[in-house]
Amino acid sequence: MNRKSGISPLGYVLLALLARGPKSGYDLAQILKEPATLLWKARHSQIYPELAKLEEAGLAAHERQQQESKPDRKAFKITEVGIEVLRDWALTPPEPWTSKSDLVVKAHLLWMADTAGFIEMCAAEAARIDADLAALKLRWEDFATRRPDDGLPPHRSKYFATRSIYRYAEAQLNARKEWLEWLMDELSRSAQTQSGTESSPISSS
Amino acid sequence: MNRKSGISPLGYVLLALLARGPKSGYDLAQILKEPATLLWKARHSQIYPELAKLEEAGLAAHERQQQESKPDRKAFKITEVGIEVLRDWALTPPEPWTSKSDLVVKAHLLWMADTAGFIEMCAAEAARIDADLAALKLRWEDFATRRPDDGLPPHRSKYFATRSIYRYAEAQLNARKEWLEWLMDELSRSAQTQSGTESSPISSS
DNA sequence: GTGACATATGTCATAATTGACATAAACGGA
DNA sequence: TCCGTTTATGTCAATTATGACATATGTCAC
Repeated sequence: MNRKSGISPLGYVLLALLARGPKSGYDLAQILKEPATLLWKARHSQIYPELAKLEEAGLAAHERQQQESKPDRKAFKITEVGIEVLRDWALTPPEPWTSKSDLVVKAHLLWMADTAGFIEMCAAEAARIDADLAALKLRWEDFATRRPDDGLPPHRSKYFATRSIYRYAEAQLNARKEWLEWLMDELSRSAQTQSGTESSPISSS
Repeated sequence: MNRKSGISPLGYVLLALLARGPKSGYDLAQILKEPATLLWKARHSQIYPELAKLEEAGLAAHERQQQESKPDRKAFKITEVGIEVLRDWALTPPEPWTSKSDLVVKAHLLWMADTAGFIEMCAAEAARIDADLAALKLRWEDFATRRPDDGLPPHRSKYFATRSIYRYAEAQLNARKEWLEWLMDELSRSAQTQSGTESSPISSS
């Protein structure tokens, strides 16, 4: 819980999603479940308590709904207060970007690692990024089908806002992949032509 | 603490740094203090306990050192076992990349935000990225001066490994910045030409 | 009918991280 | 001598996130 505002980072994520229309905890969990290259990642075990906090703070409210052929659900809506809080928060400076990728840590110690194995690991990661990019594209196409362009000008368009976060995810994944390709290229050329320099890096078994 | 290995993510970061030479908790805290666009970010309050755990696990060991004109320090070294553990870990698949940038969350709700204010926030963020990129360049130049190219082939070179993580940070920052520029461009054109459509951006669904 | 599966909501212990509090040695300047 | 700064090491409460456990409704196939 952010001391200044009393709202946790996830709280804002949930509000941002609720601002587009009512959703249950289960709905939100589906949206935020991994692989969440997009927006945020959270488990239902974090979402349900957070919704309760938002409700207690008067930023969201729920209504029990009966459904056909499904169990009851709690439909959460953002309140007027919640909307105001969100609109204010949108203009506050974002947190500085900080990398916490263990891939980078592995790169930092590449000098002492088994080179062939390292390149293999990188290749597998590059392949996964390809899969992620493909999945992202499918997910976008699915969204664009279910919620076609609203025709509003970009600065008022939910369609455009969603498109923008897809572009962000794509850009980040592509940057990561291009870096991996550069790295693999450098390493394979190095290991190939200079293999004589393989100063025994202590067998790791 | 990762259940499988008994070593936390930060544990590996510390080991990777210690693998390059002995360091104190203070040294490590300096390296990992924000703004850590590079490698990892951690506070000393997390580092000291983590070093104790690594030592207890037999992956690192310390020696008390007296210094002239400075308080005593604990110089930590990685052990042989620690090196083995690191070398194995280097080849394991990296964690999937997950975005947790609140900037993306803000973009998701841009449709309901004050457009001028939003663009201003983006411009400030772009400026900060420029500053981060400049700081990163300086930091690299400083490193390259203190630790010039070791002349080893890339796959055995600490110099190259360090260069690679700088490239990664640069690539990520540039991708973020280019995305911001695209976004600002779209929004300013939209708000300019379509300002008549300023439908009170309050009603959600 | 029972077993698997998707829907739906929750708790809890533990891990990871932050921010505040706390102490101390050594230096330099006011 | 006192004060601020850098170096140095630590603890602790609170926040954020994960992974496991727990339960219930409704559908559909076997």
